[in-house]
Amino acid sequence: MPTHYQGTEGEKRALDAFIKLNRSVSALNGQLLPHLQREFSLTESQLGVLEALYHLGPLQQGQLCQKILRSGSNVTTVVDNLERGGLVRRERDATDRRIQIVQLTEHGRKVIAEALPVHVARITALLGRLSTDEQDQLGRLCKKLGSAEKG
Amino acid sequence: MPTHYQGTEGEKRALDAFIKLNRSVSALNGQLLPHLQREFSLTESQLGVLEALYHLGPLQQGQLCQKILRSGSNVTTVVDNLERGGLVRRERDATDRRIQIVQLTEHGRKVIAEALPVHVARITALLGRLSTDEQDQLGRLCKKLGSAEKG
DNA sequence: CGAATATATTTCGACATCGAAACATTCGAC
DNA sequence: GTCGAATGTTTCGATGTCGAAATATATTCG
Repeated sequence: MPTHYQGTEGEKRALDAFIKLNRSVSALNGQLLPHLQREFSLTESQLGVLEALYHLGPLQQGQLCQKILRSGSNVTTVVDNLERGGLVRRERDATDRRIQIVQLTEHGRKVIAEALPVHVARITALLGRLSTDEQDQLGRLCKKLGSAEKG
Repeated sequence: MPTHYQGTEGEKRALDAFIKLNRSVSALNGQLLPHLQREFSLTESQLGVLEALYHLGPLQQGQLCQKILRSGSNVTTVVDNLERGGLVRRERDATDRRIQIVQLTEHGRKVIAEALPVHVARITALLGRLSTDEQDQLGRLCKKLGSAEKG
C-alpha cells in the first residue's frame, strides 16, 4: 500500500502512519459492525448511546453528545431511531423543559446487557493480534495523538 | 475516559486500546475534514477518489472500490456527486460495456493538485505530536492490527 | 445458438453525519 | 416584569454508507 505522495521525508512518514491508522480502524469496524447488526440489529452509534445509558444512567441529550462525540443533530437522529425501536425513552425535564432526558427501557437494558459482552469479546479477540505490551503502546500513542489542542 | 466495563484484565486492556484508537481517528478527522470542506468543498471520500485517480490515472469503479475500501453502491454515489460537480467524468468501456471508467476532468485535476499538499501538510503537523520513532511504531502496530485474516 | 451463470453497476431503503437555521425555553439585565 | 441573549433540541438539506435487489452486459457450456 504505497503512499504515492511525493513529499518530504517527514510528510511521507506522517502520511504512512496516518493511512495505516485509518485503515486499521476501518478493518476492525468492518469485522465488528456487521456482527452487531446481524445479531442485535444495532449500529455503532446506537451501541454507543445504549452503553452510555447503561453505565451512567439517564442522560440529557447534550451529555450524550459529549459521550459519543457526535453533533447534537446526530444524537437527535440516533435517539429517534432507538426510541422508535423501543430501546430508550425520552422525557422532558420537569424543571427545565428544554432538556430531554434519555433513559433505557427494560427492553433496551436487556439488549445492551446481552450485546456488550459479545462485542467486547470480539474486540478482545481482534486486539489479540497484538501482545499486551503492544496494546498498551498503541493506546499510549493514540492517546497522545488524539489529545487535540486545536490545529 | 474510563472504560466502565467490568471484564477480565485482557478485555479491559483491549477495550482501552480500542477506544483510544477510535478516538484518535475521530479527533484527527475532526481537525482535518472541516478544513477540507471549507477550503475545497471536498469530503473525505471525494478526496480519496480524486487522489486515486490523480496518482493512478483513469480507473474502473470496481477498482475505486478497492482503493478507497468502500462498497460498490457507495462508490456510485460518491462518483455521482463528483461528476455533478464537474471534477470527474464517466465513460463506458468500449469493449466491455458493463464497465464505467472514471477519470479526472481538468478542473478535478486542478482541485486535487491544489488540495493534496495542503491536506498532507496538515496531517504532518498533527502527526507531529509524535516523534518520528513513535510515528513508525504507530504505523507498525496499526498495520499488524489491521491485517484482517477474518474474525 | 441459447440458457444459465458470472460480473459491473445502479437503485432503493435505512441509518449516520454535519452545519445552519428554526424553535422552545430559560436566564439576565434593566 | 419584559426583552434580548443564552441554552437545549429539532428540522432541513446535503453527503456518506451499507446490503439487497434490480439491471445490463459478458461468458460459458451444452
